[in-house]
Amino acid sequence: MATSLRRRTAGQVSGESIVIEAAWMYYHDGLNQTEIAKLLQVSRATVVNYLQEARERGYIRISLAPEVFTSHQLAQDLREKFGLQAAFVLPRGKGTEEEALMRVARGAADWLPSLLAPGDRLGVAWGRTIFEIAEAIEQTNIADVTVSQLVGSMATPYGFTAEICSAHMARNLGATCINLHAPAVLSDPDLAARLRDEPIIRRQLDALSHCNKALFAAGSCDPDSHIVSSGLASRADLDWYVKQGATGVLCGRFIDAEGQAIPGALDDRMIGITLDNLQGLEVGLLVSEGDAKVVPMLSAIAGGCVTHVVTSNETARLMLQAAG
Amino acid sequence: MATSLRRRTAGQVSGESIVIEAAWMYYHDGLNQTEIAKLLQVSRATVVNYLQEARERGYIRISLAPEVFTSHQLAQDLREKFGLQAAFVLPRGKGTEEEALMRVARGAADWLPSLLAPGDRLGVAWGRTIFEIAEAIEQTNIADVTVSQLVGSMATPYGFTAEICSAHMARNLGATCINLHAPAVLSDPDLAARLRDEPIIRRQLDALSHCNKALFAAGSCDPDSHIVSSGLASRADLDWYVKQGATGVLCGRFIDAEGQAIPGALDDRMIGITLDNLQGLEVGLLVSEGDAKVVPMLSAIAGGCVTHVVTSNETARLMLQAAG
DNA sequence: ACCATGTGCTGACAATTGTCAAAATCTATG
DNA sequence: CATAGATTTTGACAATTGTCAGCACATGGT
Repeated sequence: MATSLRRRTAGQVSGESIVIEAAWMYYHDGLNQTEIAKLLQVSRATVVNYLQEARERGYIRISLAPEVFTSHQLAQDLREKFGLQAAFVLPRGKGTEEEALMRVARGAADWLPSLLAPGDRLGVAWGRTIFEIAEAIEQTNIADVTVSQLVGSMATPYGFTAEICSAHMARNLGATCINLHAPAVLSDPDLAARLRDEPIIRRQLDALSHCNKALFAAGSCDPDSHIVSSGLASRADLDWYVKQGATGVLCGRFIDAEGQAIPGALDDRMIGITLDNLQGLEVGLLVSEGDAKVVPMLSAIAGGCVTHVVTSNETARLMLQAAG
Repeated sequence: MATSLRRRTAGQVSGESIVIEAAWMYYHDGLNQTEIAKLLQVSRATVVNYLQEARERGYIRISLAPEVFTSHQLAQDLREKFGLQAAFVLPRGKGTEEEALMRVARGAADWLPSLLAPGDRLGVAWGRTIFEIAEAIEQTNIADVTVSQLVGSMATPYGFTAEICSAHMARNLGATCINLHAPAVLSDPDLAARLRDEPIIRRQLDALSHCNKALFAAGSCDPDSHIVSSGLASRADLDWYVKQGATGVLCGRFIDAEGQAIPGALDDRMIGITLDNLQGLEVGLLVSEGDAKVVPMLSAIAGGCVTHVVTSNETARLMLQAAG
C-alpha cells in the first residue's frame, strides 16, 4: 500500500500509475503540461509533481550519446597515439579544478556501465576521483558483477576510504562486493607478510588476481598529492621514490615514466594488488583530470595496463602535446 | 562539416564543437540556459539553438525506463486493440509462473479498490488467481459495497473455495458478502433445478444479476486446467466441449473463440451466474497471466464482458500478437 | 470524538525556455 | 572589393515550466 493508492487514478486513460501516465504523455507523446493536466483532470502543478517524481524514481533516463564524446577528435587522437581501445574526452568547462574533477567523474560514471558485462569482476582502486565516480553512478543492474577492492584501506582526512569506494560502486551497480579488510600500508614488513597469509586476506587477494576489468586513477608525485596527505607514504618516502625516477602513482604503487613499478621499502609493507596483476585485463579504465595528472597518466599508459581513458579535453590536449 | 567550422569555438574551453559543450552543461551539469550563455559568451537564444541542434543530431537520448516503457506501451495497445476502458500491464519479472501469477494478482489487488465506488455490487468468481487477489487486497473501506459469489462452491484440493475467495475479498474491502450456499455443479440436472428454486438460493442468484461490476479470471481448456482438477468438469466433459469448439472457461462456463457460451450437458447441472448476466457491466475485470491463458483471455474479451484487464507484459504481448 | 500530523492537490506568481524577424557575419563570385 | 546569398546570432516577446504557501483530506494516536 504505497502512497500511490491514495493518488487519483487516471480516469479513462489507463490503469497504470498516473505518474507513469503523465511521464509517458510528456516525454513520449510530447504533450505539454497544460494538455496533460486537462487530460488527467488535475491541476498543472500536479503534473509538474508527477513528472518530478517520475524523474526521481528513475523512470526517465536522459543521457548524452557516448559516441559523441568518444569519437571527438581528441578522443580519436588519444586512441591512436596510445593504442587505447577507447577514450572518453569531455569538455573541461572553465570551473575550478574541483568542478572539472566532478565532471570527469560523472562522465566516467555514465560510461562505466556500458563497459561492463554480466559476470564481470571489476577491481576498484581508491581516491577522490574514484569516490566521486562511485557516487555518481546511476543505479543499474548488470547480472552477476563482482566488485573488488584493489588496495587496502586508509584512514583519510577526506572521509572516504577504499572500502567506501568499492562498496558504493557495488551498491549502485547491483554487484556483490569483496572488500579488503586490511590497512593499505603497515609499519612492519613482517606483519604485512603475516597478514597477507591470513586465510581471509589471502582469499580476498586471490579474488583480485581474478579481476578481468579495473578502474583506477593516476596519482601525482607532488608533495601535496594524496599519497602523502593520506599517510600512505611519508614525505621522505616520496622524495626517495622520486629520486629513483618515480613519475606517478598507480593503485598505491610508484611507477616510473615507462610505467614500471619501482621496487622499494614500501612494497613489503603494503596490502593490495601488485601492478603485474593489472596487466592484460580486458578493460583498464584510467580516469583522471588536471595538469598535474598528465605525466602520471602518460606513465600509467606506458606501463601497458590502460585500455580506456576518461579525461577532459584540456588534459587530453596536454597529454598529446607531451607525447609529441 | 561546413556548418560547424564557421561556428564559434568555445572560449578557452575546447576546440571541439560548442554544441556538445552546451549540451553537456545543460543535460549533464544541470546548468540553465542563462548560465550557459554567460559561460560560453553567447546570447541565450543561441544556446537554445545549440541545444536544439544537439537534440536533432541525437546527442541527447531521453527514454522512459524500459520496464515502465514496455508496460505502458502494451497497456495502451491492449486498450486500443480490444476496446477496453483500461489495462494494467505490469512487468512479468523473471521468476517462476507462480511468482508471475502472484505479481499480477498483487497488481490487480492494488488496482481494484480504485475501480470501486460506494454502493457497488461486485461479483467475484473463483480460482487460484482470484484467491490471491482477495488475499493481497489491502484493507480499504468503500461505503456500502456488496460482494457476491458468482459461482457455487467446490471442494478443492487447493484449500481455497469460491466462498473463501468472496469472503476474504469482502472482508478486506469492508463489504458485505453474499455467498452462494450451493455446490458449483451437481450430478443431476433435476436436483440442480430444484435447488435453484429454493428461496435462499433464489435470492442469492438474484443478487448476482444485480451486480454492476465483476472480477474474474480466464481458465484454459488444457487437460490439467483447474476446471478438471477441481472436479467441476470431468476429463470427458472437457474433451466434449473442446470438440464443440471450446477455447476457454469463464466463471465455470465453456466459451468458444467468439466468447459465446457453448451449450452442453453441464449447464443444467451448474449453479452460478450465466454469461449473459456478465454482459454490459460497468466494469468487467479480467485478471490472468501465462501463455496458456492467452487464447482464453482473447475469447473472453471477444465475448464482450471485459472492460478492464490486468496481465503481465509478456502475456499482453502474446495477446496482441495472436490478435494480429 | 478530537486533535496532531502527514500527504497530495491547487492557484498565483516567478523563472526558465522557445519563437521569430531582423541584424550581423561569413563565403563565393564577378 | 563590392555584392548577393546563405548562415549564424541576437533581442524582444510569447509560451512553458517550476515554486511555494495554503487548503483538503486521510491517518494515527490520545
